[in-house]
Amino acid sequence: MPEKFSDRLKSTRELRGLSQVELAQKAKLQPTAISHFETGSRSPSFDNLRRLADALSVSTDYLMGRTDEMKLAGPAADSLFRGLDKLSEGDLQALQMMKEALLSKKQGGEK
Amino acid sequence: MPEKFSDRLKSTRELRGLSQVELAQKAKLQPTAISHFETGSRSPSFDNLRRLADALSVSTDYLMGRTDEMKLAGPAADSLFRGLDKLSEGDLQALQMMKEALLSKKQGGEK
DNA sequence: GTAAAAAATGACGATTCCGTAAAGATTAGC
DNA sequence: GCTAATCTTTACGGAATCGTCATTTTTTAC
Repeated sequence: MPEKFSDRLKSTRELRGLSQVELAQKAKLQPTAISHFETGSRSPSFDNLRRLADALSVSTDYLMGRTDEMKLAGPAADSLFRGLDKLSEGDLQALQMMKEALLSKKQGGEK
Repeated sequence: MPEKFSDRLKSTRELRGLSQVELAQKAKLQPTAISHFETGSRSPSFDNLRRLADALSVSTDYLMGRTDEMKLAGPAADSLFRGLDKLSEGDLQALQMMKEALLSKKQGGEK
């Protein structure tokens, strides 16, 4: 279980299936910067920390190692959940089943 | 309801009943720095952001103004949450699309 | 109003991050 | 092997934060 920022950034990026270049594009940063962060040779500025958290849809607290809970956070999570309260019980269950199907597909390989 | 970092820092500090000097002592940084942060003339570095959050016992996400988006009520929504953070970008988009399909089916219109 | 506390402002050298670029090292697939 | 993609490392000038300090403004209490 990673706890340093550099480790959290790398593991989260890989969890999302992104290369450093792809994450850089998504966060509007330089690929070089991503590498510096993941090797620990630099710490992100205020703005860039937010960009990373937004691009990866995680909390800044998780990225910084202040918490072990990796809850989905940020704009992407917000858009995913917006309007959910307007769905019926059955529709929520349908979404739930699809989520679990995607999860099992993801975890089928190892663990 | 404050949303900029400078406002969140000031309101949280006052909520704790601390002066800038007292917060500076608690966070082990300069009173000048606190003032700069609260007036917006500086943004905190990675280390100092963590010190502020620790000293005030709040999340960095709250201090940065990125925590308001994520609230969703209800037990069904809660179980839907679980494990979502382990999904890839593409899977999240798939879920997103399905949710929107269900929503539009339900209410026909949008918004 | 006066005095004290609190906060804001400005400047300084030092340190660090920034984006950009080039080159080297590692990994993965063929 | 070989190639290509991926990641790492280094260097550079520019910009921002750093801690420290002095000064000024604002607020608070008497």
